[in-house]
Amino acid sequence: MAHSGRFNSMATSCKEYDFNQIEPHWQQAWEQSHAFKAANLADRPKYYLLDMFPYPSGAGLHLGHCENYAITDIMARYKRARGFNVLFPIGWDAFGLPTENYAVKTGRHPADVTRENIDTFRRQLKSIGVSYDFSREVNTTDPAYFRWTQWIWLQLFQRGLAYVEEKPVWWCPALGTVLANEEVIDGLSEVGKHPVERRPMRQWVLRITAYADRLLADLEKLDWPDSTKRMQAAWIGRSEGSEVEFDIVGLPGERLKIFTTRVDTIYGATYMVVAPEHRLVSALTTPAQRAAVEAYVKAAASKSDLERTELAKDKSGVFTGTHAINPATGAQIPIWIADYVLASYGTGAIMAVPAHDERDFEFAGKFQLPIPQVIAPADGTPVTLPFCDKGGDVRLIASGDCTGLTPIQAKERLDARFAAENRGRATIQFKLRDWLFSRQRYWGEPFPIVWISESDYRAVAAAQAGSLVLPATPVTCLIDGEIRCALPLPNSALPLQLPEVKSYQPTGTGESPLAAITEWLEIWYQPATGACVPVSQECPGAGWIRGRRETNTMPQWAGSCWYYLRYLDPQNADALASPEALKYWGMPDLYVGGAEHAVLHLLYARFWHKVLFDLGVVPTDEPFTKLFHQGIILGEDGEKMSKSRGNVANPDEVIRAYGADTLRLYLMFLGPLEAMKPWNPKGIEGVHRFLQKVWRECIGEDGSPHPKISGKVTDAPEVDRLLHETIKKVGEDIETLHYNTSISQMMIFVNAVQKAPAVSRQTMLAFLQVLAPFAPHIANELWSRLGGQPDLNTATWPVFDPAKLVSTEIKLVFQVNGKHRGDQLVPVDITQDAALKLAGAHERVAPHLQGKAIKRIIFVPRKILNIVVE
RNA sequence: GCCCGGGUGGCGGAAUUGGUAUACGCAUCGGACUUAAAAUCCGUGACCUGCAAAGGUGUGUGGGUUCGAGUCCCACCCCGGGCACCA
Repeated sequence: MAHSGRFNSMATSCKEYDFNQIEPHWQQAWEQSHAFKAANLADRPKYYLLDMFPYPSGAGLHLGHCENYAITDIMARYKRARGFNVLFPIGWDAFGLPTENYAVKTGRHPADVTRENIDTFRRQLKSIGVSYDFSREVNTTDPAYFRWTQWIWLQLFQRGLAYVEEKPVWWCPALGTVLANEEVIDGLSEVGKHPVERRPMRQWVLRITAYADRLLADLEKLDWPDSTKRMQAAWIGRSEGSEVEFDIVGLPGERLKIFTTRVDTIYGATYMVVAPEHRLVSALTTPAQRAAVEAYVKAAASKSDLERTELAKDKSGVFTGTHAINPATGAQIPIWIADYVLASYGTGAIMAVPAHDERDFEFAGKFQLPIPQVIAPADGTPVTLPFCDKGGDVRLIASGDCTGLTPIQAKERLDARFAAENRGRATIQFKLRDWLFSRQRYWGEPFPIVWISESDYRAVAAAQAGSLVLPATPVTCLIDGEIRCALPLPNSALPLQLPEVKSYQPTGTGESPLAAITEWLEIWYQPATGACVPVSQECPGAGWIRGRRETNTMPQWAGSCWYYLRYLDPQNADALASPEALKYWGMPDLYVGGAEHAVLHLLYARFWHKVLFDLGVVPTDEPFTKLFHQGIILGEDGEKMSKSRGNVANPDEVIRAYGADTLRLYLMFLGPLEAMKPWNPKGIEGVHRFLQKVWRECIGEDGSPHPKISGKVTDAPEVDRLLHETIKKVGEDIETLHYNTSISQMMIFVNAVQKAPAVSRQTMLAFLQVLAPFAPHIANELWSRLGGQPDLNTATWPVFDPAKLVSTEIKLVFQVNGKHRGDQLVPVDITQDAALKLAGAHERVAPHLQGKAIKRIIFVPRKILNIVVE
């Protein structure tokens, strides 16, 4: 708070609690005094607090945002009072589809739309009184920002973590555009409800699977909600098993490789299945079966994922006509094609063990394939098939020389045997797929890549050795039937900016609108400098080569994968952040955002971060060590807020009617922060009344400090004790994110103050400090009017006195046979005998003891005395 | 189907290691102030029996452990979230 000293923090002069006057007044005061500017590299301990990156949509701020930002703002203000140098930044994840779609519709430039949306968002944010350091704002669409997004992407590219592949994407013929997964609902476009289809297109893919093991193992280090860690673990989906290659009858050079987690059941494998997309489908198909196989493969290809998974409960398949040899039994077993085997997992082929797998059992039943049992309970209990044991005490049966072994023993023996035969090994599979990292859109970061011919690439690679890092294996693709190689731009040529375009209309071919901008697209290119001129002009000379820019753009995830690093040093032109800033600030101490990002954003960002760690750019191998998910605010009806339901509460209206302090306080009072909570517009009256009451206790009718507040008063013991309890409870509750109960405690305190005839100024000021993180405007106003020093934003958090919390008397509960029969104030250190005597004399307790023999006495000091009779 | 999270008054919710269930707030009803209203303040506030004092029953359902269970154990029901032919 280096700049806050000079501002004259005068209060307003209103007599009533006029929040419409008070709140803008203080918001302006904080802005002018730069009250929340984080100091770079200060001596104080740092605290880095981060909200999930907002997308500045045209719809503006909703209550969910307010909840999120109130949680972190309260923590930020509290940590500042605790003496931390707090970094509490905000910025804009501003590339993305809604803005582009809006721009297409209105014919306006997405950059203009984005700027307006950000202005609205920022103004709304300020109106709820958040203490962000706005001097560190970042914006993903700013070339000074995405220069580093492109730089990081180049590091991935150069390390061989980015490649190009033809991958199916959603294509909508009616809209003439490619759609994102979330724009496709039940096989129809979200906009216009047109049918969509799968169409293969050239895509950039990031090799996140190379980090699968570390992404899974390092979850253990993170202080995250367990449910989120479990979700990521399930998404990564590590699975230990075996690979086995089966010989194929009539195809001597080929083997069919499968993955199984239960190699011990191989004696029960009576057929095999390959996915319709498997590379050997054609080779395996006999002439007699060809027509049937081709029809099946074609049908499978035209099915959407939805049809193949959720809708396809029935098993389907077709026999190839070819057999494989089960390496355990030597038996010939048929090879089928069926779409219940996924091409994208494992090897795209399985050995089917129908007796011990539900899916295989169903399939075998439908096509009358044998179902021999090879696993049985150790105690010989008969079982019905399919018998899918999950680690019970079982043994192999009818399994040759493995008969009698446990599955674990059998796996070891079979893995070793197949390894010796050079046909198998123990192995690990992941569900995690590589990350499709391109969009056929305009409003995203361009890839800093130029596609050039193979011969040019070889020449550049030779000439630039050392200065331009190329991936170990060139990334290539086919453009107009020719092989092209991906050449990265030199760092000096970053950022690669988006060209100005007249129209954002889709091209109609599925390619990005960038593909239509020939001047930008087709260039003469100088590899050493990254300089270019349109190919319509003459080639500038030697060393210039013909190139074509990449027309895909990056997905919205790109900018949000590393923004938390840019806040540390947002203006740095030489690096994404300086090593000093990275060292001082480190990673966020607390990251707050919705659970809807549990997998994608949080996994992608971890991946990029680990790559940056491996490069030595960042000092830690995990970005977000402590994570908290706020719950969703539901509509009044308990349903998710949505325009179509008409149950949306608008924060602007709430602020107008009650003020930002009331809104903040009420959102926090609603219930546990992590819980889903319905919005109840009636309940807000309660917290508003609380703030009114605070005002009335501090300010008299004429607007000057209330006469009951004085520097000379000695507080009533009750008020004094409650103050210290409140300081203690609120501090603890903020640290543990249990804000709702700290508000209850503050209400209890104010109720006590109200009953006291007089209260000391020191007590009232200490309370205002405790209230300040939650309701900063009214707290600043009252602090200032009561003459609090120094400025409230620089005052240190009040200290509670533990001595004031221990009372000499406590209420001891008397129970007879475990039932509450009475209680009495007693000295804290009362003995059992003395307590028993009191209980015996207690008018409510005594009748229950009358004429009964005491069997047992349980005495818990300071809590209960339980007398067990008869 | 599998994996999580959760069921407490009319409502949102509170309750260290098992130790007074319903704090705080909303709504309700009654009272004070007022010509009246608003605002404010005081009180009421689970169910059954009872004039009362008091007693009994109560934290989704049914069992169990314990002197004592919202809290621990077993079985089940309902709601919410995630994953879903991953071999």
